[in-house]
Amino acid sequence: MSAVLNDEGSPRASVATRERVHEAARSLGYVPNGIARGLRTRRSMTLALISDVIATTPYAGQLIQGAQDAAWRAGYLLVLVNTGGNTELEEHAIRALRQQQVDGALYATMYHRVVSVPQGLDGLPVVVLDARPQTDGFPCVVPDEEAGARTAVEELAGHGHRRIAFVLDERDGPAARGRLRGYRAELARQGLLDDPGRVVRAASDSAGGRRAALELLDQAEPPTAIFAFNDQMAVGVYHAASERGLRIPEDLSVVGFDDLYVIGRELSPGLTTVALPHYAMGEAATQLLLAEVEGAERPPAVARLVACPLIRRGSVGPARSPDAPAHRGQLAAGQPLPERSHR
Amino acid sequence: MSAVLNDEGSPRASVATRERVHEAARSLGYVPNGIARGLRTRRSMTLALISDVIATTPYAGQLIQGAQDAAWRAGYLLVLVNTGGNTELEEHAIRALRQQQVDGALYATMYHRVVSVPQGLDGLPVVVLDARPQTDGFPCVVPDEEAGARTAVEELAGHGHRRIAFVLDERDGPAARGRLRGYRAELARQGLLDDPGRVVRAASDSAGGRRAALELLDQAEPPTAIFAFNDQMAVGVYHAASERGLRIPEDLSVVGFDDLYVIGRELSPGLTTVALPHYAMGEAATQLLLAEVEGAERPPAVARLVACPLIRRGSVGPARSPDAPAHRGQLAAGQPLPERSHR
DNA sequence: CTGAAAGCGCTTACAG
DNA sequence: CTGAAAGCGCTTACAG
Repeated sequence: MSAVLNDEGSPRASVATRERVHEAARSLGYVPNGIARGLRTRRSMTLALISDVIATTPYAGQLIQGAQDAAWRAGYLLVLVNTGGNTELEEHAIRALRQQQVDGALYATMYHRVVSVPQGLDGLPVVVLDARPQTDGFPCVVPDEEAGARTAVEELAGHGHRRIAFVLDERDGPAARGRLRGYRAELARQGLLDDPGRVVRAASDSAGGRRAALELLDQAEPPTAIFAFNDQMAVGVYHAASERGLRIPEDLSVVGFDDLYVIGRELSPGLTTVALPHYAMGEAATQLLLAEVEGAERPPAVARLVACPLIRRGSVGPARSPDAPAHRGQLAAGQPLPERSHR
Repeated sequence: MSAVLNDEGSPRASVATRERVHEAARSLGYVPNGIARGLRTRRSMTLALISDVIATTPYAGQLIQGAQDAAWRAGYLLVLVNTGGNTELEEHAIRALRQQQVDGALYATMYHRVVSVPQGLDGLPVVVLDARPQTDGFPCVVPDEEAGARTAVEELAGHGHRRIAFVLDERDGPAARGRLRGYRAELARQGLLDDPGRVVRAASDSAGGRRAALELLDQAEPPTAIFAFNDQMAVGVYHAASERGLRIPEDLSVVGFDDLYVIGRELSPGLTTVALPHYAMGEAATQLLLAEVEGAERPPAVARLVACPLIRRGSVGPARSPDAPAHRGQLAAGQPLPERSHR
């Protein structure tokens, strides 16, 4: 029976018998009891996704979906656990998870940062997702922030822009660092001047984006394109542009980051942005985890970078040709810049 | 041992012994094996949340979080399953779920509509979430659309508005119906005229909302307040108002529905809206499900309505006082209304 | 190759 | 009251 239903390689029964067994199983509505099987095989066929916050992040869905799809394909169920950042809750949840014998865990955060993997997970296969582990020893899957930022700047430079500013989250972290690094690297590759005055830090919401953009637009030599740290800051750039009477993309080009649901499409014109690959990250992390769960050996504890694709909508246009040379002439002549008006 | 660790009522061991047993368990890192326990007790302590779409809906998070928190509190784990609307996938998933002996299932959709509960769930405790079951026999938890719409109209009427229009999803469904019913009921309660010309149907996105609002604003006697079927349509109402040179809330008041993450706060002024109580619904449905799982009897197969609270932001202002009496005088005198200009 | 028995780690009904 | 045994439904190593 068991041999037939589990479809073992060498046939222990004739084709006819197999057919009859299957038929009987079907008519009786027989479904093998996974709990009993799990007790014997010491495998629950269950993976956990442990995360800090899910409720407030609009892209949580993609991350979960990617993980779930990959788990399913391998015949595993995905258990969801949200700690809300509460350590006590987290410990409690991890105990429950281990009691239920989950085969492995994804330890995820909802934005790219550094985390310490809880001790309760010791001995269990773990992959860190959308975060960097504080201590070594765990493989992790993160967005390729640097390459993503390069893509953004490349898109802008490709449209002829030479004064490309960057409006950056004032908080430090892997995302801010990586995107700044990418911005600088691509500026250099394009042979463009990396003026520190064109990098403005602010709170990572639309108010911060607006403030930073106003500061840039009021400079003597304002940028013709702004790369925003994220889509919410890009919304602020739109506001600032409208306040200064600048049209997007005719007078100012804008590229965001994240590809936040709703924002990109509701803005007018639509926001060109670099997408955070949440689905792909969830999927990749789960595949890594399954390799460890099913395979004998642990995967190396390295960071797997996932590409961030550019989503073209309507916020990037060609740079105005006439003004650039004039201003650059000024700079080259070493003339003093007029004092900037900050407000 | 077992008796001590499970803290049975009547003490089978002395306090000292109990202490020693617990101590030993702790030092050995002993965690009871939930799988073995489940095999014996025929309870996996696992609940499933089966849903059509999660990835693209921004409020999925709240629904999941509410369900998860309630499950946790009772010591249950929540397994997530997303079918993406694919029936074949759904059947496969349900088989896997039953094989893993889940104790009950939440069958959810990401917006309020009518669903048929799959046969594979027969015999398992099921609660339908954010949807109405096509066939009777299942309890369900849904937002109180009608009361929510009444709240919106009441807020507008409370600010003195007497010409309150409704911009409605052209697709039929429990949400559209309930909100329309609530709109009419509250209009009646406030003693306001229910002019059919003030209900305009359109696609439920910002483009549809804009089109519908323009139609209303171009009427001979335009509304001073618009209640929008959802927040995305409300965004369209903002666009339309701006195109006609109307300020919100000075010249036009707007109330939305859903309380979509991002939208309400990014708009300027902030959108006053009726919130869909996703967290509360997830929680309520799970509690209902647990009552059935743990209790002997099935809960009655009735619909549990969850209240939709009003979120006040800045889009509702007082109605302009002068014009209202004049117009009402006109109507009261029974004079013919000037023909409306539709486009 | 095949069938019967042991055992996964618990809980529970039962004999002492 | 308490300890030892049976059994949950599978898989797997083993004797025939």
